[in-house]
Amino acid sequence: MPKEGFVNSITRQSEDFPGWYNDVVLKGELADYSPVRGCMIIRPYGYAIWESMQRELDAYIKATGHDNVYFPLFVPKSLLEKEAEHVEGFNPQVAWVTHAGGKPLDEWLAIRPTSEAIIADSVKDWIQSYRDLPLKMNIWNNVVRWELRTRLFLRTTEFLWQEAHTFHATKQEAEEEVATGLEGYRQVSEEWLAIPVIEGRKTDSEKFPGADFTWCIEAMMRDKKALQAGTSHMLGQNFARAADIEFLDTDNVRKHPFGTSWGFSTRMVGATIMAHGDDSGLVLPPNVAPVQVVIVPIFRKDEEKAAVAEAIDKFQAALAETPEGKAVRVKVDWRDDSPGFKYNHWELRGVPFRLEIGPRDVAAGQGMLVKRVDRSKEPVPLMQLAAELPARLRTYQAELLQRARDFQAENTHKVDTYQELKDGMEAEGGFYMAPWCGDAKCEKQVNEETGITIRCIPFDSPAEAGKCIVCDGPSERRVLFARAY
RNA sequence: CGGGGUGUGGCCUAGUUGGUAAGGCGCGUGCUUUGGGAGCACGAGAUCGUGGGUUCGAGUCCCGCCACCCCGACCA
Repeated sequence: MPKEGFVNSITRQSEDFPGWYNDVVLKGELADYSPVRGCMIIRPYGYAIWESMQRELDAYIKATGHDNVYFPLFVPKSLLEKEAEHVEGFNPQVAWVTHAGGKPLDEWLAIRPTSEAIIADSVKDWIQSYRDLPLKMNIWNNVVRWELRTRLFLRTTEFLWQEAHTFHATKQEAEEEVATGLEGYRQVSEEWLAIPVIEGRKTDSEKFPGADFTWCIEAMMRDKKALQAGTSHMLGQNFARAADIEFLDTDNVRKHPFGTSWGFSTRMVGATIMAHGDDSGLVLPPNVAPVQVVIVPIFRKDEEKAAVAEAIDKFQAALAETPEGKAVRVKVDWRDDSPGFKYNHWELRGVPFRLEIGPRDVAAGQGMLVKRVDRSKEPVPLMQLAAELPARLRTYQAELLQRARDFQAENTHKVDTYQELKDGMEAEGGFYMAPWCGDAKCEKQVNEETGITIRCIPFDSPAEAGKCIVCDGPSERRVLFARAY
């Protein structure tokens, strides 16, 4: 437990969740504030976590047939304005370049809030025939959205993400692509970040400006609030029409292709923090942890130090004997600090396993293995551990996912009336599955009166005749209500 | 943009009726240490968020601005 008044002590999660979050991000050295309002500096440890999920998602994107590309940061005003709903939706958040080279520009340039507009315009010459389709591209880039209120990783003025943009000959193929994008996000969230998600469709009022519909994954944080973890949009022919993209189909008729776009951002670093962390700091899933095992040597005299060093060397050599073992990210902390200091240091940073090796362990040919998530300690023979470590990391990863699933399940409730929703949210927060008629007016009323939003219409919500909690109108299925980030 | 709060070495804080900035942590060097945030000694480090104003004199009083945090509206 952190000592009272210790300089690096962090706010308790239960006392002040946002305060806890900030402490973890700043003191865990994931990110820092920047001289620019609302923007963040991602530090090495935080960036390593981003790179890990980025690599994983990039592999999925490539495996599903998308090529990485790059389009400009600047979007001419006229292009951004072509799709009416799109402009209207994004205008309040766009940063404009109005001057350059010491002179006012003839045409303002938007700093991309997203790239649909410039991509649609750019590809119109590439798509002539059905033979040019599908066109499946992906960009890793930064975008800027002028946010009123920012939070490190969760919502920053500039953020890093990936945007996939695809064009298809048929509506059906585009719809399948929307599912492909969402599935990638589900896989990375659940299998890589150990964050269980609820897949569903956004209500019309929550969909992407310019899309026909938006699919999303929603995740529960440890304060029981929801976080939108990724979105996949069916753009229909909206942008193709606006940009005049046409192709000649097999039936010799000129048609607009169907588009999709999907994005996944640095917000997911924040999701990982908030989905697993505890009062001691981060709890990272092994797959994303920049350091998976930290070895803390313990010794008094030089002879002891030498013996401990030898045991560590042998352990690492044994670990490196298999390809799987070699891939384990191990760090030996030889710094000239006390063991207790190092324990706290690495716990704050969420390292899954700590291996303490001292003179007593060397004598017994073992090490003391401590699991970050529950602080359980277990003496393990070092040679055995070298063989088992990859499997233990997999088990840890699976346990973390299960723990998050259990937490989500425990805090998800079925309610049938508006009053139950309000009372439940007031009393304990969480996710609420409740009947809704589908009318935006009812959705808006709940939001205005309580701040609760419909996160999505979950795909696995079974057909169930019911009465809308607001208007008593007929409801076909329950939808997910929650407070959200 | 509205409501609330905070700004003093890297971090946490003290600073009296206004008198020229103090302590702890951290940092550097040396020695002693090391199984849950080690000890001693010496040392470096501050235009008190910022711009004005009042005053002989401002960290302190007054006004403006900025940044950050919390709550709300906008949103990945």
